[in-house]
Amino acid sequence: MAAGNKQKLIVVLGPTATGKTDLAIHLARRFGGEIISADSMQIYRGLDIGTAKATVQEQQAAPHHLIDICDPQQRFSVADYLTLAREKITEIAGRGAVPIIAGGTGLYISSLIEGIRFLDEPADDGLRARLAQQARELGGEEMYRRLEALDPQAAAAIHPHNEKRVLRALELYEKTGRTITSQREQSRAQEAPYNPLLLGLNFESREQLYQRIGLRIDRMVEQGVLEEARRVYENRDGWITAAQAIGYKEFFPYFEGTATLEACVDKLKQATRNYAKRQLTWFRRMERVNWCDALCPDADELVVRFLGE
RNA sequence: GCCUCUGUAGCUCAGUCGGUAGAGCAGAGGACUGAAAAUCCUCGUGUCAUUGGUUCGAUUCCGAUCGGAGGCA
Repeated sequence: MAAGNKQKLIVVLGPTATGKTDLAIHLARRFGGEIISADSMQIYRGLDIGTAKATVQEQQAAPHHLIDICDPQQRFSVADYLTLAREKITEIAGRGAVPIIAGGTGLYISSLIEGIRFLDEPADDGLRARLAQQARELGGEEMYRRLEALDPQAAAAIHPHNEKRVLRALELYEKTGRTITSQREQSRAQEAPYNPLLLGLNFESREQLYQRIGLRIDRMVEQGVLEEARRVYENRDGWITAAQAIGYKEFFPYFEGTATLEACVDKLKQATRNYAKRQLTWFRRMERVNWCDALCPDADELVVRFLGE
């Protein structure tokens, strides 16, 4: 069986505030693992409290990777993530340790375990801006019509209102001459490259999850997210990705004097709940996830069996 | 105490010139290939405060009652 030869990975996934960090550290210590973060915001230095990054002490408790690898003004994409994560996996395995992927960014995790291979073709800010400008001038419908003419299959799959996706498809075509449909086909691996054990964390009821989120955010406020948020606010034009992170942009109205701090905190809790729900939608459709209740008492046993196979 | 306004979906409110009602937000479900903590899609029956009256028919008009807001004293 081919799976037997593949590199084993432990993957800890789930919506925000379910204890992924704790479980990953526990498993790393118990099984001699090293943690590779799968989080699109924790890669940035200086975004600590709002992204619920593992603390310095936690990071000392077990090796962590792909955290604090970019400055907030740098751009970073799934493609970059895959390159780095693959390198790290090889590195860690070379040391005889178990790679533990832990995070909440579904796109990163799925792409990694499915073995998606992107073209070596970095994103082009100028082109992207130009297309956005065209969209403003000509309207979204016109851009969608262009996509329909170019790549009917992609157009059928992308909703006309989803301008970001429409523009991305057009961008790819202009840059590489390749439709997004053909790029999808060619990027997909014939065979999954790894042998992952997927541990999905969640609470039994939505209510519990939402309560946890509320508590976590109250703690973030106590720990001083506001100062982090102010820094993001002041740099919002250059820190493109950071400025859209949940945990910062919700405070912008407070800094502008158009909302009370309390209202912003409530808004932040709500945005986090909405996000957790979207994460669940992503993770629920993944196959072979071992869902466990937040503390995941079965995790150890599952891992023992998995590593012994 | 008197006067005016107000009581419609979990919240904020629209509306019905009398034929039992609809938006935004929340909530639920879903999508997702280079910004993904982003972006986008689908889903709305609720004693229209209560109670009498007028009417073929009232959430809509009239009265009373009970809430809420403001004004005058």
